[in-house]
Amino acid sequence: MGTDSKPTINDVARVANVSKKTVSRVINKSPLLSDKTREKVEAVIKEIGFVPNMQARALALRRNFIIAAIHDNPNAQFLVNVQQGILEGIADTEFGLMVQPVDRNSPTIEADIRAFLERQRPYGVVLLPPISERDSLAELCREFDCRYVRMGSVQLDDAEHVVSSNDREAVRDAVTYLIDKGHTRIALIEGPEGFTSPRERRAGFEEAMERAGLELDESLIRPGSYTFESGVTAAEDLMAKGMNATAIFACNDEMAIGAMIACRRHGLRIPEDVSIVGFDDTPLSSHIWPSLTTVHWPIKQMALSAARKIIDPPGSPSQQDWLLPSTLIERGSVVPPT
Amino acid sequence: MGTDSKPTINDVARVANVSKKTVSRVINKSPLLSDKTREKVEAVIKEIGFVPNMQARALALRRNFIIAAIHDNPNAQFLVNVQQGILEGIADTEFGLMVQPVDRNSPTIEADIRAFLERQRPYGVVLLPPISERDSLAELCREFDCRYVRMGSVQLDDAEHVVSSNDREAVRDAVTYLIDKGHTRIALIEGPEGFTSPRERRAGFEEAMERAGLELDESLIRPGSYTFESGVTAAEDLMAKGMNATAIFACNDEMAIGAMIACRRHGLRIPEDVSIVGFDDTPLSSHIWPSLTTVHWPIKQMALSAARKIIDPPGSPSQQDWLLPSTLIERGSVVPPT
DNA sequence: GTCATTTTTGACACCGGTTACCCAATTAAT
DNA sequence: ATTAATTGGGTAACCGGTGTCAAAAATGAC
Repeated sequence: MGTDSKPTINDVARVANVSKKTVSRVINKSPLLSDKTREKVEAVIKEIGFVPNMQARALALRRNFIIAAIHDNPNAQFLVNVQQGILEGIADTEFGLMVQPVDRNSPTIEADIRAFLERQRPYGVVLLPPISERDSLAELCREFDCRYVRMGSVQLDDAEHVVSSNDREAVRDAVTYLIDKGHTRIALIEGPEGFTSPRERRAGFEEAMERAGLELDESLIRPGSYTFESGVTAAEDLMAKGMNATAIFACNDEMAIGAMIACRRHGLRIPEDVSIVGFDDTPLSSHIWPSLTTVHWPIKQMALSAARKIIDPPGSPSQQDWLLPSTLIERGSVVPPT
Repeated sequence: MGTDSKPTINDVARVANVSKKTVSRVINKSPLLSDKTREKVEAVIKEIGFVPNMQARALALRRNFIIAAIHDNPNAQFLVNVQQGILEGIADTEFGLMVQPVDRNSPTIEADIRAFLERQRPYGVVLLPPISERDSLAELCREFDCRYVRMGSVQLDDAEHVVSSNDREAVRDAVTYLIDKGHTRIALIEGPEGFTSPRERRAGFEEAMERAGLELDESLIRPGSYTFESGVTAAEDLMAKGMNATAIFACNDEMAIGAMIACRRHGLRIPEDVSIVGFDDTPLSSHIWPSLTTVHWPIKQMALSAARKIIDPPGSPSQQDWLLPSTLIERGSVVPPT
């Protein structure tokens, strides 16, 4: 090995005694190519250790071999789960993962994303909730004809561009589980207004109550913002009003844990006095004591599925399944009411 | 606006009536150019909305305008903090952020990273701890002459390639703080063996004790692995042996919180019976009750600084400062012993 | 064996920038 | 006035792939 800079497609072509276009066909697995030539070229590629230059391909194809995750979501665990999912989806491919946060409230958000797409020209983007709900971003992706998948809690678009979980059904199951345990007065701590996922989760709550023939008690419903503090506040507010609920369903784990801590601070034992169910299945939910009964939210699988939708050719089976199940995880924070 | 595809450098050159090379000089801020020409070209660029094509530049320059964060660290909060820091560092530049996890234990780790660098040709990489301690990765970066910065807890390399925090000093301060409060029997929950940061933190603990003239009591030192569970285990083990410590210093917040929960489960009140100090200043540490007195670890600033080192030209002032201070955050988990 | 048809392959321009090198016009020095 | 040094800017090749389209080769029908 001398002063060899990386071999190029030209080197392969010369050694294999074919045109560079033929080599190009080989590395792109083009079907219109005789097996004999293909094998010959592949042998040379292996022999001289040729690796196609992504930058050149990117220039010619006008797109990078990169998938971008665009988010405005500050939750670390969520973000990392999504990243892991995408990375799993692109493992053993030549794709890489880029991360691009945006500011939901910025007036220049469209321009910012436009600049990003124009500069990096990702092969595809995964839009994370809640920003995924904005149609303008999907529109932007189409404009740059960049593939995209929106992660969300309901179908926002056609199956090819969406992956979501059945939150409503999962919450219905979870609340029904509480009801089956004997709870009838169940408090609800909601998520932030204006987004799909909290809306769906609330809908699931209502459906469960209705199916069980239980009346919705508005005095047991409190707003929340998916933060630990809002869970504390909501629970404290409930208790200040003389809460007579025997169970609390919080629309995410952080709030559930906040509620748990608040209850305990007020002398209520968990789960003996109050049962609690959360949503998300964050690592923390199994660390605390008692461990939190919660709904597992399949973010990682959703992200994986999103990545596959982007890299698989249109029409692949991966383009079809867009709904992943959220499932109840029974742990230690629920017992029948005493 | 008709069927205008994106304007290229050629369009600018034609409209401005100069050569494309001159336009190239303008966008690269070359000094050998008259102000008159520069202004003329800049006006045209603005007028027709020209944005240089990154893929073309990447091909010509043999490197992408991307900074990659390479990590083998599973902690979500840490990862996201680093990402935020880097993103802040590259804000208002044309750079993007890529994420590349690696498996510390994989025998092919070098080959994997080599493949990554070869494919994506990032402009620079930020090596996150603990994988940043491996010299072979830095070597790999040099081989691909890709800029790199290693994040760590001590100086591993020259200032240009390192950014770290003074963990040892910070722990010394924190433990001295406990001592000043009147604690003399202080337990230590260590981090995993074989890495720099736990070693430094332990060293800080020892220095503080020594300076205060207190003898190191090995029976109050427990191993840990930076996980919540290991904190629980360590504290339980201490209590099982009839712990007589009035304070615990845990080498990270997760273990500190684990210890806190374990203590409470054994009927010890925090902070009345046992004071606890952690390290990291994770969001959780201010959410729990009592809030955790801890050492703020400036990860985000370290990451920001790393990003600047990579994009700033060699010799910039940003290449010089490589040490960021970790500082004690006083909250509610420490009181004088009773 | 000839001709039409299909399959393989190659020549060449192009993607949109950069670098190396050269020439012309000024300015400074002799 | 002549030469040398400096500055401003252009030409053409190149980075390493891909698309188009036509030529060459293989196949099949008669």
